[in-house]
Amino acid sequence: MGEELAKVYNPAEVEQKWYKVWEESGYFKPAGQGKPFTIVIPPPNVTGSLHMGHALNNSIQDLLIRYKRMQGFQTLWLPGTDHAGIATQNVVERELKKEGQRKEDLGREKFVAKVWEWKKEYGGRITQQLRRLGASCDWSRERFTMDEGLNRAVKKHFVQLYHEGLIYRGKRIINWCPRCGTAISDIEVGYETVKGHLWHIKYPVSGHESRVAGQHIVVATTRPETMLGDTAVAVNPKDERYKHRWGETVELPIVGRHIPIIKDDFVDPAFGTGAVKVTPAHDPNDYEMGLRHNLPFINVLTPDGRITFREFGSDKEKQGAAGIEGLDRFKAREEIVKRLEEKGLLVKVEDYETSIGHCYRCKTVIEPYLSDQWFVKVKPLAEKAIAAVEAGEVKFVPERWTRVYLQWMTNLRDWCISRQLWWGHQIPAWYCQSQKSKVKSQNECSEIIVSEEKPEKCPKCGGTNIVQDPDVFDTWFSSALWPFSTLGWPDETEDLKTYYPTDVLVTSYDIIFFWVARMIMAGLHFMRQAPFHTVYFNALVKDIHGKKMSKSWGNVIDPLEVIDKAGADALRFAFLSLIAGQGQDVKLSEEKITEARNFANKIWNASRFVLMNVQGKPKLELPASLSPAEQWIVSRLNRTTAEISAGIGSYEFGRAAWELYNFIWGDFCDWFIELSKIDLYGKDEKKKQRTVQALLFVLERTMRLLHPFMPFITEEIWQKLKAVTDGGEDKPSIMLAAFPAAEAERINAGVEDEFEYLKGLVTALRNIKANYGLAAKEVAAVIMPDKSELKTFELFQGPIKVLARLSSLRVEAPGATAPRQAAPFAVAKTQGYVPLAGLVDLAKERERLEKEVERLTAERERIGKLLTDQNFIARAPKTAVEAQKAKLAELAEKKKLVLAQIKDLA
RNA sequence: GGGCGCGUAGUUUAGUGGUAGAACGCUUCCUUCACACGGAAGAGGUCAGAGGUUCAAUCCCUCUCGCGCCCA
Repeated sequence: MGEELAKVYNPAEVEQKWYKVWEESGYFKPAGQGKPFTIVIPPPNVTGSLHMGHALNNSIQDLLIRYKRMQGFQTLWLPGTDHAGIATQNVVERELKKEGQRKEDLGREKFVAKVWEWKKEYGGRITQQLRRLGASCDWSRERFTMDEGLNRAVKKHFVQLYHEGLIYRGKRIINWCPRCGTAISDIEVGYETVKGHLWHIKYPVSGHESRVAGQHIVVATTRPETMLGDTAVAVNPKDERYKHRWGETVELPIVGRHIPIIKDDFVDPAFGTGAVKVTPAHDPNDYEMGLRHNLPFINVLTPDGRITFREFGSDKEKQGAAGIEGLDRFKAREEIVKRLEEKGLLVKVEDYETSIGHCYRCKTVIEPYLSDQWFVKVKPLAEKAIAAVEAGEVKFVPERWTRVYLQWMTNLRDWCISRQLWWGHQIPAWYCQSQKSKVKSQNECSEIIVSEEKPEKCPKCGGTNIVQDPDVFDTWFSSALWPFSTLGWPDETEDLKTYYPTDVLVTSYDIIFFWVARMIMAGLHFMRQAPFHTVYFNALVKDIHGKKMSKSWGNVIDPLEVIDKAGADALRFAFLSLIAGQGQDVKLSEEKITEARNFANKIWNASRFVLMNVQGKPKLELPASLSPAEQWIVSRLNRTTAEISAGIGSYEFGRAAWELYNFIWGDFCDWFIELSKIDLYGKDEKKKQRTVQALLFVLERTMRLLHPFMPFITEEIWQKLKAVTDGGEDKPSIMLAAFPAAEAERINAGVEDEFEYLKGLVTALRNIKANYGLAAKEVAAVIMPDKSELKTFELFQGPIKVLARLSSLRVEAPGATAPRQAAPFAVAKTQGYVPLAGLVDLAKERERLEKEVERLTAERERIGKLLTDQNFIARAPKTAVEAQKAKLAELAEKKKLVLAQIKDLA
């Protein structure tokens, strides 16, 4: 007697056990002499915890890695985490705030130390969670973007690009987040349409201040508070309305600054009044105008978004605006509008919708802000990255992302890489502050030295008063190097030689610009090869109605809770089976997870059944001669195998998952196991043994096919199978066993067709029984196989009787007339009936048959019409016409049969 | 404003130029010795709408409507 297994599968126990064994045995490390296959993980934020996006993303990577590993590749899945500058700094700042402290209270050094402490304590959380998911990463190679080695890589990245002229420092308008206190790049700004106002403000023409009516120019603005920094008013040179104002100046209300009226093509005469205020330090377009017209740049905001008069030209201006300095920018807006109104300078206020940029991290309204920053000249890098994708060196799956990528890459602006944060890679740029002469503050050398190490003295003046740039890099500037910095670059390590370029990048499409594009640029530039040949964009995980999962919606499903309740295998399978065609969003729900859990339980019980029936130690191989049912299941197994490989190969994971589901549940459990019971519960010991062997063989292979999808349950079952069988591959774990290859010669369409005939007959009989409430009873049936189907019928005669639960099955020659009061059926050319006399309500049967006649008649009419249509006969392909004719004949035959039966019922 | 994706049974979806399959849910029957996280059977779709191409359109083309996303 075989081993006793629990009736319900308990994933928690099994999953913990096997992960530990795998990791401790070193199975995740690359092994063997096979061709390398490498994936680098998209590094999650070190302070993060596993959400559904990670779970999906890593399920896919693990599927690919396990699949390739089983195929004999030397697989490396390289894990790690990202220091995520702003996000991590925010987290720790929030913690400090709870203690009533700000980071400034600690100072930079102590604060950074605190973040490292935080990292030490919580940084391992997400990697532990990935283990729960079953991720077969090589943890011995785990990296962190702020590791010593990766830090060296980032420095080299910067220094080399600088010396190649691809990095520069300059005063530019950048996007400033007043809450985060740092510059952010263009793509870190999210635009949202916001309802605001358009204020029309009178700017009096100089010399006419409030004396002559009408001597003013009206400007329209959505941001009145920035007027403090206005240095001109602009009109379009083609706008005749303002011709008489050319060359004049106006007096800026409140401030009292005199500013020129300038002509610039940029001004849209249709916007507002056609005259606009120009604030070069606080608007990108005004900045450009400022450059064109040589205007002063007056910054009126502090880094935390308050008004400052620091750059005002005179005390008079400060006095004019007294009381506004120090106000928050939105308060200042109210105050200024109020003062304008009091002065009678506010003409009107219109409702106005504008698109306003928000910080993608904290949703704060960003400020265009003039400041000194470091930039990457991306154009030369982008050109190479475009060429590589156009040449097919990097392929995107789904393909449509190619266009998105190319479109973005061709319109790139320079990338601002400096961040005014404390947490991150400090920029290796040094400023000489040595005095050239004794005259203080005038003769500072101010040489910029870019070098990986701190220079001992200034190469220009020889001074030693050198300080490092306090800023750090944009996190993406370091993660752009991830595919090779993690392998040891800039050193020429063995790993780098072996595993670069990597193979597939699996990531979600929302970071195509942030990360994917930049990795391609960096890889091509520094390694001269794209970092991967394929990028698979996984979908985003949504709730069942396609809504984003978010805490405020209350529709978040926590992957760890799911793993606790249903098992990692269930979660993984739910995801993988839900991946539809072309990267549509994955819509997840509790029901889908339950479904996957039920599937795991089904697998468990099928295995339990097989194991229960094992006696002795059978060989793990197919019996020498196969019954028709065995030939069928082996054919289906091989067909499924081919489909799975095809599905994974083309990144159609959902398709592959459903093939497995249908094979296991639909073919193996519903039919093959049911059929096997005939022999297993029979008297013939030989047959019994053979059947067990077939069951074991198919189940063992199926476990290997399923392993990349559901690693834990397959390992558990596989180990049990190995324990009770003899032979097969000698491997300590299923994850090291071979992924089955489809054997084309075992796929037999003829056998599968024959089996469909069996299923057809059984279903037809069950159908009749269920329709008359006889499902639970054994009934007698008569079958009249057509000559052409007689042989097949005989193969399955016994099984039909068992599977349809018949008390007797009589065979008659075709054409024999059925008795009155019988339910007929037809499968292919075979006809038959179940005598109903005395068993059921005959009126009900007649009703059903009449409905059937109706349907057949309608169908016949449709095809009949089609076949008399000269256009169809003449133009449709012959095969189509023939097919319709055959269909018509079949329908006619069926209708005749049904009509006869109705007569019989009378 | 520009671009992309999607609208197929109650829900989530597969799919093909010859009027549609699945899963879940639902209904009925069944605790028979793998599994009630189960088995058997069944109902349920004018394939968003309107035009066009075609002998034939859910599928190809155009437009409209609706939903979602990205960019400016």
